[in-house]
Amino acid sequence: MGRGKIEIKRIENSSNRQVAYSKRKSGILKKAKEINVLCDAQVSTIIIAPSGKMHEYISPSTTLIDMLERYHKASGKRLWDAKHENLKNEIEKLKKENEGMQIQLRHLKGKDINTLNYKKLMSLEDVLENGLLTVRHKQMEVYKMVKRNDKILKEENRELNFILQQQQGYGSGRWEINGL
Amino acid sequence: MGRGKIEIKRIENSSNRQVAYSKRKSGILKKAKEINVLCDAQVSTIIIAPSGKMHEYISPSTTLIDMLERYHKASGKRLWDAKHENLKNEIEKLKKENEGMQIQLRHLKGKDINTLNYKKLMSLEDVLENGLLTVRHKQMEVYKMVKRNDKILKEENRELNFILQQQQGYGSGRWEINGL
DNA sequence: AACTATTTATAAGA
DNA sequence: TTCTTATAAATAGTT
Repeated sequence: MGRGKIEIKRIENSSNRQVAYSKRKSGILKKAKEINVLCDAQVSTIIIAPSGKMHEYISPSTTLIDMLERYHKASGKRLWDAKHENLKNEIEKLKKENEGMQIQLRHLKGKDINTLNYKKLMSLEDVLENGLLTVRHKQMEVYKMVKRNDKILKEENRELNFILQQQQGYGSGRWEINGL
Repeated sequence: MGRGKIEIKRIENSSNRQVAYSKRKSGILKKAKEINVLCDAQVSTIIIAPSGKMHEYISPSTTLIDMLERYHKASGKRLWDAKHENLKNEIEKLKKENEGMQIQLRHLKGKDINTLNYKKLMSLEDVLENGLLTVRHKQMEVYKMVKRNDKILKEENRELNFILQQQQGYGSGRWEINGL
């Protein structure tokens, strides 16, 4: 698309090549921006001149990292080294653990139990009964402790009142308990 | 460059957008190939449609990894480490979620509840009671269904026996139920 | 998926 | 490089 038609093969004249590069580079980057805006497409374009100078366009709503992630998923080509692979494996493992626990929790809360068979319902009941017993036992313990504390405090209070009344007889305004 | 001029803004009509995407995508990929051949430039272009489908062009004399290497050198942006960081953050997040759920599960099973205050013990009891009720309700449902099935089978059985006894009177050795 | 009227990109020239 | 401009190429709207 110019004054003359050109064949698509290396431009031998170095300065022509340079000029063509500069023009076409901006053309491509412009087109990349356009398709992003017009069509909601995510684009990453990196152009490197023979001189080594780089130009890029990455759609604003994404990152190069994200693009590469998608590239990896779509092409199956591994871009990352073993370290990254390991990290991803760990993430997968954690996600699975997570899911398992979420299911357990839901079951314990009585949700999503329609698919469970009788045996599983029984063992679930067992677990819940056990939990409930233990929790109630602990509640009782706490209650008793509170009550005992309450009793001790009340006794102490009574004693203090008694001592205070006695001290008031001396008018010193100062009173001691246990040597303090 | 078409029948009419268009503004560079999102094409609202979905099928028009789709068509424009397809046309412009091939346009960009063609341009990428051309600048590579004409000007010895290295190009990597990744285009992702909103649908998630990916198209790419990587200059034949290079690789995406190589491009990223150059990108890293030229821009100073450390893709590698950034990716690494992201993964680590995700792992941390998952681990925390995991831990939280583990604690919840242990509590529901009546373990590690020594540190809980009375209010928390009460709400724990609530959850367990609810779960237990729901599970027992489901058990009852299953039990009733089994019993109902049992009853139906028994009746069918009785009927079959009755028919069999009648048939044996004819000595045919063949008996029919519902025309089969 | 083709067609084609127009717009856009760009090769060559200055 | 940058501008200009003639022309090739891309593509928007249509069939």
